[in-house]
Amino acid sequence: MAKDDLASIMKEYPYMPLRDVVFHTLRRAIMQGDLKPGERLMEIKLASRLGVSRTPIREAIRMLELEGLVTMVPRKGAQVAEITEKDLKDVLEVRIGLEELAVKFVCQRINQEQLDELRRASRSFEEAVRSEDLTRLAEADVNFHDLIYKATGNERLVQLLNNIREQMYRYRVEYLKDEEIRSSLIREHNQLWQALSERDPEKAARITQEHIERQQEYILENIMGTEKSE
Amino acid sequence: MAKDDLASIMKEYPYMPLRDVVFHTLRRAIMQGDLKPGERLMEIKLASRLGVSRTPIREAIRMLELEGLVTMVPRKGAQVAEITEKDLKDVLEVRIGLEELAVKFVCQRINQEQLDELRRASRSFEEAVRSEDLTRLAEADVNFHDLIYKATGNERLVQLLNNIREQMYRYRVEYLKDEEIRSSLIREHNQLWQALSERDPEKAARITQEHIERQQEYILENIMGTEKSE
DNA sequence: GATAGTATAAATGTATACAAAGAACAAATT
DNA sequence: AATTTGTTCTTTGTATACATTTATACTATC
Repeated sequence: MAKDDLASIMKEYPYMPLRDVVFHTLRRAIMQGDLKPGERLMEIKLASRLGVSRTPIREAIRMLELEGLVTMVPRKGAQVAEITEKDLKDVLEVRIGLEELAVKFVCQRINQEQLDELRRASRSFEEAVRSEDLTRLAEADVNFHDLIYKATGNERLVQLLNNIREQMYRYRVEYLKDEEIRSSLIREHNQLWQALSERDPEKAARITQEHIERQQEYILENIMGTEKSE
Repeated sequence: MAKDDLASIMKEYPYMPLRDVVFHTLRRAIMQGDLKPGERLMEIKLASRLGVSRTPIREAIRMLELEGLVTMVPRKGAQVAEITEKDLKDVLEVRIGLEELAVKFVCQRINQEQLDELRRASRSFEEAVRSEDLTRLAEADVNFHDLIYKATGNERLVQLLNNIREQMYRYRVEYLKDEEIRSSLIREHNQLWQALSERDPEKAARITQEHIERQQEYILENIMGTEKSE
């Protein structure tokens, strides 16, 4: 990572304050594992690296702090938050609760147009799986879930779910590399669409719960264990 | 509000960075309505008012921004977030979901010691109601719910619930002034304790839901309507 | 050789200085 | 009289300077 990332973001959003550019850049670096848990975020180094002053760096760190992605040690500065197994478990418990709440609302509120759109999103996810393009796959997955979130009609819920999902990014890339996972994802998306179109909240909740629990198991087995040995 | 608030906070936590002191000060001011929705937060004014430089003010604003308490207008700065009826509805929907999730976990995980402590908290709430001391009353209410949150054993859930509850502060003070409300709160706390000690998640969830819905109705009728006329 | 103390370096916390953009107001022209 | 343009003032966005604290390394002494 270098100035390229920052410059490209600034080109896309020319009026975005530097703090937001830095914020997104650092967040992405943490999500992707370029900045590893426990690593210190030293303001001067980051500032010279990104070609800005300390001020926007500091403001970005304040935002990352509130998102829980970095932890502050008094008079020692910021470091990338460690993720313990307990953390992951806690987050996923909350996530299951919120996702179940979401599908409940969706069953009450979704209209035909939104259902159709969701169906199309599910189809392009299938295509993305066949294309073997991991970036496209991740995007299609995000798109599918975004549509569901929007259909809840609750902006606050959408915000919370997006936040949690972003935190899961730290693992998802690895997760989607697994062949078997990908095909089961197709199945689950279809089942979920089915349940939503039948407006059956119990069924949708069950599918959602299984979906997330499967992710949890996979992450615990395949990723959490190996992380510490790096 | 003046330097007094800030100074007293700094006395209690001498090693807290100014940004956090400012953050808590501003947040409280917003919650209590000293800073009204739509009001601009001008850095220089706040800085001179609180006796600090712009830097900690700006960092505090970044945190308030992420909490949704202030909104940023590009090149115009921060202003206190407006709260619409839809916002309130959305937040409370999420809150009901999270609180129900919380009591579910509590029913699974609470131990006898925690139950006893909760009982004591419920008793001091009753005393606080009799004492007619609104500050004490609010504290006792917070304490009661804090104990419940802790018993979930899920730190992330606690964090989210505390955040939402803090946002409700903007209304709670008014809410607790109502005589009838106070006595029904005692009843609800007792019922909730009963349900938790019986480890009956359905019952606990029902009580919780009614509890919050009653708050919602009250707020919508008595506060939201009058706010705009000020 | 080990330990303690001091000095130096580096990082954060805070304040201030500088630049640029936007708003408000006044003056001039149509 | 209205509109437009120019100037000034305010405010944010960014950079840098200063202060304080902590870590580290080196030296001297036991």
